[in-house]
Amino acid sequence: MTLKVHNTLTRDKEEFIPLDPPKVGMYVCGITPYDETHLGHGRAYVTFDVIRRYLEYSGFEVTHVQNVTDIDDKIIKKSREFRVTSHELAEKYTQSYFEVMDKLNVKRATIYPKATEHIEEMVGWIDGLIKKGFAYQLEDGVYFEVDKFEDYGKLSGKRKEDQESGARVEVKSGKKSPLDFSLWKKAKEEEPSWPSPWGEGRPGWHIECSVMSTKYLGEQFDIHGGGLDLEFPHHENETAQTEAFTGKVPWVKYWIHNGFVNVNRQKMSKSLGNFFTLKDVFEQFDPMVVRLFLLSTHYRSPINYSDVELSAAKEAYGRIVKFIEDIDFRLKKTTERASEIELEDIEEELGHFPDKLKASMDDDFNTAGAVGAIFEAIKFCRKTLGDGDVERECLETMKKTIIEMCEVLGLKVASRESRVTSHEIEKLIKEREAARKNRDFKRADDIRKQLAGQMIELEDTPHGTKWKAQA
RNA sequence: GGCGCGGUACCCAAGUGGUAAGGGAGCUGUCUGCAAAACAGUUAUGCGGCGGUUCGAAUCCGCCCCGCGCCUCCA
Repeated sequence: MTLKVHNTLTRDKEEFIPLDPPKVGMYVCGITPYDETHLGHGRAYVTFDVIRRYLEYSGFEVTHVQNVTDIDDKIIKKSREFRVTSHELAEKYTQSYFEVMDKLNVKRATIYPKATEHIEEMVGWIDGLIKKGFAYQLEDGVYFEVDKFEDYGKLSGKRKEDQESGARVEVKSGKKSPLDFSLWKKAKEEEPSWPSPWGEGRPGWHIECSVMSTKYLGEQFDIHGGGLDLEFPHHENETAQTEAFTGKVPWVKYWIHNGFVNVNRQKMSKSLGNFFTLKDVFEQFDPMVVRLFLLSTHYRSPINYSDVELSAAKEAYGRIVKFIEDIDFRLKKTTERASEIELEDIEEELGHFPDKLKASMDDDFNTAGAVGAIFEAIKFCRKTLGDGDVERECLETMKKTIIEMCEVLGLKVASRESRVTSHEIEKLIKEREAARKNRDFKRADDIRKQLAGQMIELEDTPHGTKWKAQA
């Protein structure tokens, strides 16, 4: 089985062959920390987290670099509002980002380089670009001259000529072409700034990614990713300035872009103001429910946020968790090695499901298909369990199989905890079991009600009474 | 104006030439002191519409309708 990846550059699914196997260099465009992390960010970083996890699962050694744009116009504006330094503001929201990403079980990148810590290298690049004739200076800063770079537009498929007559192209006097973009911005009054040959200022947005990605991954590397909205102009501009500077083509072998989160069929975005922060979403839904929700649609398709869909994900996730809880319960109760059904009877069939998961993931990280495989596996196990007494090894293998499948997708399936001590509950359950034996159903139901008041649900099974905290 | 993505059941969503995964919701049944869970059956002779290619199409081609995105900061 070979891994296939959709490459934005070629607009085609290609076999994934890294430049220097088994090493894989992956750069993901990170956040600009000026506000709380929202669901759209969640989708992007869960997408690349799954990609990274699957690459590692497939035997690759991934170096994952993700930048932090800790200086830009929005940060400056907001830090003034809050009367803090831009550094303090960026720090605050960067920490907040890590908090919610940890909850989503997004693995930490290998390194999170910050723009402000690479200013000198960026100045070096800009200087080089001017010397090579790809950039020019105006009174307010330095610009990249798009017309000097022949391949401009190859990533996004946009032709320079088409853009210039378009309705939404920036109008700014002085630039040789409306598409020329800023490499260095001279500081206005009281803006944070760094020294440069072109005066005090700060770097343009795109240059940091070129500089930091190549610094940590080399002048050419395997994967560069980000949200679909970054494809143009951000990634197009990065490509232009990087290939112009290094002369090495292609800079990036595989470009991967994730689709948006929509609300009412419209893109969730800061400018539309229709975004949900992850912190707020977590008030209502468990982070793993959110993760499952995000994984149930292919990463390149739009996904619609709604309570109905999150609730469906909550039920679905509950099914996985309950399966593991039920297995744990049976394991506790299974003392002898009853062997109506033995491991060897089911091993082959059970193995089919992880294979299906791999096949889905190999096909451009089809997480929706992979999730389907998990549920099919659970259904198979449930059915098998219903057919008779099962060997301990069977139960253990089933549990292991499901948990491993979930782990590939970064889904944690921890049992639900209770606020009440289990000792108290077990005591009441024993009392209730005795009452049921004596057909004192009044007492039995009273105990059920009493525990329900403490958010404890009871479930009578052929193997005894099971309890769980209500979700 | 240019470029691109998508339309699969009541809802969400895989499937890109071989006869419609999975989840949610509903209904029916089995089981059960009750409750729940679980399992089984069920809800698309059909995948936006109309043509075409093919032994065979949700999948390929053409036209049309509808929704969305990028071209401005954005994951």
